[in-house]
Amino acid sequence: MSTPSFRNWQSVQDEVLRRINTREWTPGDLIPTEAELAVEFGCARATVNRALREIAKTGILDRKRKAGTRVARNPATKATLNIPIIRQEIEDKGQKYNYSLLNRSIETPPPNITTSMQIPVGSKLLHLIALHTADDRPFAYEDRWINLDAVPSAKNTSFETVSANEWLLMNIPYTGGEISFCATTATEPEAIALDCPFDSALFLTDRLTWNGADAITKLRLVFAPGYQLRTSF
Amino acid sequence: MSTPSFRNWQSVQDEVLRRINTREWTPGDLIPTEAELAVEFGCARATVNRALREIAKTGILDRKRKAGTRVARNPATKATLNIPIIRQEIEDKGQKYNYSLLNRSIETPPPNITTSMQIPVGSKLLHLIALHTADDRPFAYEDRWINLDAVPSAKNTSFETVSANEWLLMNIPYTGGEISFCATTATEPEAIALDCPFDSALFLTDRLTWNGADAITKLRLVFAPGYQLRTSF
DNA sequence: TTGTATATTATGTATGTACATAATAATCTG
DNA sequence: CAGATTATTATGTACATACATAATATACAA
Repeated sequence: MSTPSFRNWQSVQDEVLRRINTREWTPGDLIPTEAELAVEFGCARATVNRALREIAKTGILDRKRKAGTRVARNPATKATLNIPIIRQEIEDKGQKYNYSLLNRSIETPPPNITTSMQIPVGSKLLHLIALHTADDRPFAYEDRWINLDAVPSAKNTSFETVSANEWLLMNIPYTGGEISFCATTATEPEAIALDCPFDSALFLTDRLTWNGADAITKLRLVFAPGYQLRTSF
Repeated sequence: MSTPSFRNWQSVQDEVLRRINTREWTPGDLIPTEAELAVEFGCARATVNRALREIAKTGILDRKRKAGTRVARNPATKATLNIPIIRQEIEDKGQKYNYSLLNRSIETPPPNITTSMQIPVGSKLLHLIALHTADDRPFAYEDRWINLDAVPSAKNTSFETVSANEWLLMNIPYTGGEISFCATTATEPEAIALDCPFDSALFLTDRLTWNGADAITKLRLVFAPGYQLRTSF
């Protein structure tokens, strides 16, 4: 078999993945060094490095200095989730988006909120409740707390026309956060707002956003029945 | 202010992120070219390139040849989901894992399965039903179809001691797949196996795995009440 | 004015060299 | 032989240079 040329990192990557996929290199195997592969593929070591580095980021390869590169034994499947703005999610499906604010108040939050946001007990937060609709049908019920110490300008924002989600994204930087998903039965206000039976099974996402050490906002989003979150890997 | 030195791509990345976060560069802004930043930071263009390339992959920067690099207007938040093997997920919590096969048969699947797996109507698949437990309490109910054309060796595997998930991962390569999450109410067999009320709200994941153009397996996993899927971004 | 060819430019990538770093292997020493 | 020291090695990164590529701007022609 004459060696085809692998002169760019994409084709090197493809070839390495092919060898893993065809079990030419099986899980646990130590694969040749970058230098060896560079010679075999007729390219620079940097090119091989780029290809292997990218594969390693997916978890398919494990790399260690001096120890070498080996095929991961049980690569935990990784999928990238896109967390879109609700308006975009709805408009992308060709539906009409609408947003309405149901409640806006400054309150002392329940303890589970103060705990997860790591905020002094007794401090007051902005509490928003809103409904997102798609083609005039309920889509998601939003229950949000905003840390006014971290986002003082929220105090002067009505959030009646622009959703907190969009306003925060446009105006407040963040450095990271946590998100969790689970199933829940509708509470009474949720069932009413989402126009569904009281004990419906609903998809729930819980989100906490940070800017450095400051909690920005904590959000509980309950979706109307039938909602699906999907991605590929 | 004397310019500190940014002589590695990580610190260049940090500095760029800092400027974005402090709104020195605001969403929509065109940032300086790689060459300009290289001069400013006192490093090679390749170093700046690496830093910006990595940031662009998170969606925070948009890059286009000739057009330049700009701060994304509404970076869709991206989170990386880890899809672990159930056994690992349970053992990582320090709980005892157990697996039991409830049913194993070769059947003609319902039309929704053939459609999503893109398999000729009427072909027979291996149908497995199993229960995963944590500390002897029901954890997840598994309903799986395996494409025997793509995985002929599954025909001779009992799946009584090793879960299909682990067996497939160890033995059958895959190139990708799709996964979706939603909330559902328990069906009767699910409620019985999971030992929960008939109309409980349950977290459901649906998974389809491909190897090239061949569907390997389709999986419906229903988790016991209280299950949470979490990640950070 | 409109459409087409050409120049320009910023990012994308490949390469050879050099050195840094982490992990292992080999060696020395008590 | 245990424990510390030193050498070795594979990956990780930085850099200068060169060229590729895509998108834009400009010039030109009909």
